Amino acid sequence: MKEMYPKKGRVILHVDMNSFYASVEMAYDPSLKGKALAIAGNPEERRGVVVTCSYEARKFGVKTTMPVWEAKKLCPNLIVKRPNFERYRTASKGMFEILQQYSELVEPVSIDEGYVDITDSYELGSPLEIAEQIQKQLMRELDLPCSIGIAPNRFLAKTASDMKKPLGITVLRKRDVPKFLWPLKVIEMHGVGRKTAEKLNNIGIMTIGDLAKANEIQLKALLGINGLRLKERANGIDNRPVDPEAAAEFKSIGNSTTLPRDISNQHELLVILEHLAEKVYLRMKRKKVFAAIIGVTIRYKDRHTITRSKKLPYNISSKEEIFTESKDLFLKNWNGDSIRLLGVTASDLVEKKQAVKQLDLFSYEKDAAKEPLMETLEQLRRKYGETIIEPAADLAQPPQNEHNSVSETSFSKDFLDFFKKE
DNA sequence: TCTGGGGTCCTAGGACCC
DNA sequence: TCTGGGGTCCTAGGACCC
Repeated sequence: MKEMYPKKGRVILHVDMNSFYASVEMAYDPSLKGKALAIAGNPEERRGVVVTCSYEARKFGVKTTMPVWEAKKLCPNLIVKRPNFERYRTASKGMFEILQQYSELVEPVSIDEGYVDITDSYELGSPLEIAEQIQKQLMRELDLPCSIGIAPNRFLAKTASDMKKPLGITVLRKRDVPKFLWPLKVIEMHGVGRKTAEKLNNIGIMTIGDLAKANEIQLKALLGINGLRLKERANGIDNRPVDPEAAAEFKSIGNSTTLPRDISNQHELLVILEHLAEKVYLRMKRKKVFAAIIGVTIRYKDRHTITRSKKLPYNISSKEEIFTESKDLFLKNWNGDSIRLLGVTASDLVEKKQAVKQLDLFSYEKDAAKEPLMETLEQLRRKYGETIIEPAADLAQPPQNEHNSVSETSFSKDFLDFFKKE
């Protein structure tokens, strides 16, 4: 069903919203326009770091992840607002709806950026004209600025959208790579962080051009297969397709929190852990998934962080089970020191319907009569309690309509879920 | 006055199996 | 007489991104 994309002749856009949260706030309250604005967590607590800031604030040196007190020192007139995620999700939804008017192949990568494969959208105009239309439409209808990269693949499109901000449109062809990419330092490359840049620098690879010509055996030894991938990208090669369904599947659901102060009191910690377990439970319930792996994260006072997880012999979804398992992991692995951050994560997720179907098919294998099916339902109810809501008729249906229903209807629903974080 | 919260992917070692 | 070679699963941690 899924065809491979041709390796030549693709046209990919990367649409990157400019200082998204700040821009949404400005669209919502135009009196903020032109002012130094930062979106940050609670400025009274230590979690108060800048999440996004306007370009006016950036002129003063304000940056993402900077503590609010430091940002205010650099920019005394800085306006600091708490994030309003509901507002951002709504704006994001509007943004992707606009992108979908230009192609069916839209892949969201985060709340504020996505790829659009416009290879087959030639009747709408040239790639540059399409990018201009999208940028204008986002501005006109949502009052939100973006930068767009146009390229034959994802990596180059992503790189291109970064080149002109705000409100830029940049075309990056493969033949432009030696001139525009190779002189840049490796750290500038998407996929190369501080650690990888250090490792590369240590063996004399300083620029993207050096990386493009590097010895593959040496790269593989240094960075594993990621090293080979990075070399390909440095040469402007990237065959990953734009996959509209990639964002629809969640691999894990986790909640974590930096505590208002470092805490070593077990009772207090367990209360917080229970609260986190409940948040995870609510999100799992909303997405209708079971989990087979539960994990906890503990960050100590000195920022040393451990993660401990456990694969369960069955799928769970109730609040009690999630809390019991995380509590167990926590008590077994906590060394008693003061804790700065706690987290609970559920992974190895299975859609509830699928979990039910699998058991259902299993019961059919043994005996097609009704009795085993009812037993299976009973087993499920015992195991999952109130979470089983599918009527028996639904269970008995073979999964024949899946191919038709996956594409459109379930996409927009999952799509919304994608941004329903909180 | 140090550094949030949400994720994904990869690696590496040990257990276990054939 | 002292030790093959694959493969998968599980767990912990690292790196990176927005």
